[in-house]
Amino acid sequence: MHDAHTQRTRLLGGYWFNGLPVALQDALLHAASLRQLSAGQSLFRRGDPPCGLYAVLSGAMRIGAVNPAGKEALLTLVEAPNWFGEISLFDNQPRTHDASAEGPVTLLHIPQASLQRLLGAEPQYWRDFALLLSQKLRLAFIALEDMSLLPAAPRLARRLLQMAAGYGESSHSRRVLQLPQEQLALMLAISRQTTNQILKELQAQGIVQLTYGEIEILDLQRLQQAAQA
Amino acid sequence: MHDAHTQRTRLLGGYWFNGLPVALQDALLHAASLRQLSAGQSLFRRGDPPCGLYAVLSGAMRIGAVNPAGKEALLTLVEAPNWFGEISLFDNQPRTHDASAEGPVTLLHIPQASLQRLLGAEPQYWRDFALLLSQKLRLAFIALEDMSLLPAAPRLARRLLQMAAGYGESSHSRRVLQLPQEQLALMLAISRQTTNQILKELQAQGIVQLTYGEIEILDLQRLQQAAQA
DNA sequence: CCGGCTCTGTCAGCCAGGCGACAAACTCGC
DNA sequence: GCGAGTTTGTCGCCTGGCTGACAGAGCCGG
Repeated sequence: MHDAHTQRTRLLGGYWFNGLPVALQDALLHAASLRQLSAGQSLFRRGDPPCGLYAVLSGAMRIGAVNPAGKEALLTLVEAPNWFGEISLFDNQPRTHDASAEGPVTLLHIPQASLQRLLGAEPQYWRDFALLLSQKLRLAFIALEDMSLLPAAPRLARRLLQMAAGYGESSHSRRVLQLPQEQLALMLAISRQTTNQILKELQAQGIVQLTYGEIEILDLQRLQQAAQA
Repeated sequence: MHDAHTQRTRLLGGYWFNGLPVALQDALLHAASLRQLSAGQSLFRRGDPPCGLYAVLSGAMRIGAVNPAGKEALLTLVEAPNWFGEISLFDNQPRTHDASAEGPVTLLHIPQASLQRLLGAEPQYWRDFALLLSQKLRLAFIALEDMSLLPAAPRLARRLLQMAAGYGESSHSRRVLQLPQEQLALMLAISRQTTNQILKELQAQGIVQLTYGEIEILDLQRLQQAAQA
């Protein structure tokens, strides 16, 4: 199920891991251990000390934060074969977000100490890990700009497109997104009701198909159009 | 005015440059050339190919973007002694934002080719440059979360605090921020009118003092309070 | 010291989207 | 196949912040 070969195969589906030198891929897999989380289980919280790097092998991790008033901001859902937790690797500062399992999750964990050993021996790998940072930064910039410049509807459409494309990390585009509308709302910082209204509108135009707990993209082209205005 | 010694002194005022190995500081200064921009002049635009790394020696750079409809989002103003333009160094992808001079600006420019040569020879420096990325990513996450969770007033207060602290890069806190209210509005994605209303409110409480083109912080503590709720 | 430009201050009207409420549909464990 | 929990769908009311408009104040070049 989760033997080393399967792991590698799954991870190679992501551009980042796929683009690494084979020696680094080997070193990562060698240093890694499996970690299973049950639904809702917390992995780390904002402010926790660095504990290493993670990859999602199956399921999805919720990366977000809750403000003092209890209002939640969901930054993103990380699904296989993506990696997360890299900021603290570089600056040794505390975690920026809470990470918890959305449903049951299988993770690959590479402890901070192993990474430091590896990078001490092979400092050219810093660049490879920094590519993770640069990806995240580009995504964050896009999200910020969307928030500033776009009304709710096109912002939602753009997010659907991004998620379908695995946030640029995966070559194949998914047609069915498994997430309740409320999650989407939390990511876009709009209300669940407004999210539903926009999705219904897209469904009426034949662009998406809504079913319980999932959104199916029917017409990618027109979804891209809806993302423009 | 801008001899090598003055440059170094000014740059050492920023935590990032200050924390670099001296050899790297030397290498950067050696590879750098001065660049003067007149008010409003464009340095690069979104989509331009990588052209290297920049530091602001005097003046301020506007980092932002304009959407097709002509609406502008101002990501940040970069002032001395801060650095910018590092994403494209790592991934060799196009620029994410437009950069132009806010008033007359003196820049230090380290061309992409020099950086690549340097990093080819000393790959451990990748980590040092990646620290720039991690800083920016942390700031972007904070901005994203503020946008999601906070109403206009505390968001504005928080941004004032950040700017006064040089976005965490400078040890000394500035009391006077030289920027028109409209710029602040563009950074927070709120209207100029709302910005003015909030600032007036802060002034009425004796927290800030408003004058033509600038904002003076009178009471840091109460500004921090205003940033909470 | 005058004229044009930029910036601040303020108002009235409007509206996108938030919020609370509730019913219906779906899922799943027992 | 029952019942509890979750998710969707849809109201109506409310409001924070946007828009447009315009007056006054400060700045600067000629």
